[in-house]
Amino acid sequence: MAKELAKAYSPGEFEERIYKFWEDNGYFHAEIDENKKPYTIMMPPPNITGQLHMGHALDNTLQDILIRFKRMQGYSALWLPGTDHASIATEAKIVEAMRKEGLSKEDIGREKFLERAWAWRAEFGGRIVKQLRKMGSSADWERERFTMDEGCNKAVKNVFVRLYDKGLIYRGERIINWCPKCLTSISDAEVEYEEQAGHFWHLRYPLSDGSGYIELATTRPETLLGDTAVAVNPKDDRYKDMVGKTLILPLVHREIPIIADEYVEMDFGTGVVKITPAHDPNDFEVGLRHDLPVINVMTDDARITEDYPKYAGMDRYEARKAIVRDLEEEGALVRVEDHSHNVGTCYRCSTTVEPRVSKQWFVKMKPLAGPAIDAVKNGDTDFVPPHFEKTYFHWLENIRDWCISRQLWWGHQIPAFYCDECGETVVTKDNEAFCPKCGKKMRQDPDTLDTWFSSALWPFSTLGWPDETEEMKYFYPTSVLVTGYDIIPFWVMRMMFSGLEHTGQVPFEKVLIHGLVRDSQGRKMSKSLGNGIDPLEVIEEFGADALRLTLVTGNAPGNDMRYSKEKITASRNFANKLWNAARFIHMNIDGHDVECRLPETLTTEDKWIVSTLNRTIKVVTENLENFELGVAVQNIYDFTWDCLCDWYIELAKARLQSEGETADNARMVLVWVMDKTLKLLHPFMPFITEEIWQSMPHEGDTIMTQSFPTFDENCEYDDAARSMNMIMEAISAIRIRRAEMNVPPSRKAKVFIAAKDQDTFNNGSAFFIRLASASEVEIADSFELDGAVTVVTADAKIYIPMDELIDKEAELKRLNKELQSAEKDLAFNEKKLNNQGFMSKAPEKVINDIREKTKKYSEKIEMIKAAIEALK
RNA sequence: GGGAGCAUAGCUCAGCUGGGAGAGCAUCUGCCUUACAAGCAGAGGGUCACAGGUUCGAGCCCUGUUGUUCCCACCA
Repeated sequence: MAKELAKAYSPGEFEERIYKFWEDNGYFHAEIDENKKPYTIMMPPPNITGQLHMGHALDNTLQDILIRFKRMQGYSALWLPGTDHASIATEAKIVEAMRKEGLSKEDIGREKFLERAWAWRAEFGGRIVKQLRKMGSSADWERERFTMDEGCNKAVKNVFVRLYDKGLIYRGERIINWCPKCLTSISDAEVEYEEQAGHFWHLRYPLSDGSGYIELATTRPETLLGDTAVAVNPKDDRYKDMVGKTLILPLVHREIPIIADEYVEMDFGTGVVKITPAHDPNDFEVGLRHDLPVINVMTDDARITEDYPKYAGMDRYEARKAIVRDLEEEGALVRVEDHSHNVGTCYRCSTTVEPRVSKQWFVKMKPLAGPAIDAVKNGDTDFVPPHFEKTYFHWLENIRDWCISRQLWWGHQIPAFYCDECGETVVTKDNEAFCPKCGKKMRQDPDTLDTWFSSALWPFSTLGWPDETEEMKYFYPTSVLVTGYDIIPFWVMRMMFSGLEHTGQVPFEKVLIHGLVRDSQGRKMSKSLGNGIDPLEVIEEFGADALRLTLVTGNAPGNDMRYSKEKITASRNFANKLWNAARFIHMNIDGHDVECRLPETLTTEDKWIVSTLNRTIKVVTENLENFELGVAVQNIYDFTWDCLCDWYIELAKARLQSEGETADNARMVLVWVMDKTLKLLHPFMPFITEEIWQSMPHEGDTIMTQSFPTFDENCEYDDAARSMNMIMEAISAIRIRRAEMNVPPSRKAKVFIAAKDQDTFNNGSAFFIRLASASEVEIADSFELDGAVTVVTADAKIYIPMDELIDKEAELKRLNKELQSAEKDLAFNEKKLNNQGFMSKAPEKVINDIREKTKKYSEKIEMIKAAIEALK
């Protein structure tokens, strides 16, 4: 560790070294310790395909702040990291790589494919966790997990079998969202809707009996091939007589019935809907109600099937053109109208989703949703901020069964086995199964599970569940989950019902929701816009601490934030400020033997900074406990910059130039205050605080495991604080007057202070010399001075003899203005005291404050009046 | 169509249970005061979207309006 600080703050020189020091010494590791309370955060596992982006940076910064804070408070703080196998994303990468070699999945087979996938994971899967380390993340890497490791696989199988045995998992033929590019089913939550410009094609279907036509409109004419009915509303008089009749489907010339169903809106379009059960979720439902045939007209890559030779092999959009053309030729096309509508797209590849009927595995959601709703309603788990509970409830209350099977190879293979002989199904944790009926070896379902199926178990699968491990007993339920609001339906909800169902407990007590990091113009950072900021580049230029500070400053739970160059610069400047304060202290303590403790006797300014720091400790701690991390860091920022650097260090300079105990005491206070400040700030800016702390007098090996500062009754000095405020107010007032008159600091002038509390000002006279450009200071009850500049504060009347600078008229004008303003202030407060309602209903403390102010303003007015008199 | 968030200084945003509006950046003025010009000392700048209401007192609570963002549902 460095004993000396480099001249300029350059984080690149120490961040890596410090991280290595922490990790090598095992400071991130959390052990089961019955003498400590546990505090647990499960890191949302980033995808192994991922690269660190601002979202991760924010998410991890918030978690690391909480974990470091709690660790310093003496908890056994476990932050368990890991990665997610990300089935669709990873499989797509492997497939893409193989495509370049001219290979397909089928060419090499499942086994070889999985070998490649694991090899890919070994090579690139660790990239993101290396990047997370650059952020300073104090995660327990010894416990790092992977959603497809052995333990997670065991948990997944266990859960699948349990739910199957309880009848909560079933296999069935349903309409699901199908991505024709990824060639797999996806869940409802994985569909993203986007507005697209399209058309309404108005079509005419002839009645079989030749008695006329029925007109309807569609946005997807190509699905006509799969129409098995046309529906009208049962209350619709226009079509009442037609229900039960049949139509001839154009092009296909199949006979289909006209049915009546409530689903059809009479007011919309012609009030007639073509029903294609195989390619529309609503139509599918109608089909079920009316027992309509389901005719699938598309292959899995969304081309027309061989059943329609004329269109076979065309993709959806080619087929649409061809069919529209043919309809026109057949005279079935009435007109075309522009129409924009929302189209479901695959969240991963943005391909338009094709609703499709297929046999898939589902989780029955209703029985699982109930307890998950209750647990939040009764406060077992709280959201921060609370309004996100509404989003959560909304999803759970309207939930549909969860399609969990994916037609992918990379993932947890579904532990279901089929007998090709007799069709028997067995669901088991075993790796193979034999048919209980005919004894034949059974074939395992080739599909894998939705990635979120394993993520849903993350809070407990990582602790060894389903085994009753010591870790489960100690660290579970976890303390807080930190994640973005966009992930509530995917993950938060699923962890909740999974935790409750399988462990009987909520998986976390709090859910801290944060927003998105947007660009400086408020746009979402995205690859297509190219407006993404690479956190690694930011760290390179400004340091991880500056990035962390930027991400947490002004960050309110649940709110989006913007990233900008200005903000990161401001953060870096703060780091530099702190760095230089430390250098200043070094300048004064190096060569002296200074202990990190408060001296026996404290001066007024010492007491002031100690009690100000003490109150800062209190509010910072409160804000951290309330997840107001942005406010907490602001408290520290203000204290460090305004109180410590701008005032206390300046105040201390006078004493530091003296010798003996006076200077020694000042050194001790500086060291002590810096020590506390660094500890307060450490959760937010771990690197710089460690680097400085190591260079200062200290006890212990690392700041990481020092006790977080606590509020101390004995550090409250109200009288000293009042005195210092009097002095600081007077100094500021003098500075303002001098600035108004454009007097440079180099021009010193004598200062006469007339005050009641002469002790305070006598005590602080040195400060006026250093901070208020005073050549000397004189203090008395009152002064008779002609032609001096007058400065009036609530506690003092100050004269500065710089008469040559005074424009008598201007000075009178200024004093009168000041008088007016003081009188206005007095009137405002007196009005309150004269208000009966206020006096009888306001709290005593507020009334006393107003009384105090009234008194001060009265005194001030007297002093200004006297000054005006003197000038005349 | 349903729901939620936001609306505060030129810009980006804080403002916790209601007690005379704050920060950073930007602008302007004066300073190289031996920690820091990535700095110091100051200044200007706000009917807290609008209209009502509750209250002794409202940026904060209630109702409505407007604007804006997001989520969900979706009429073929």
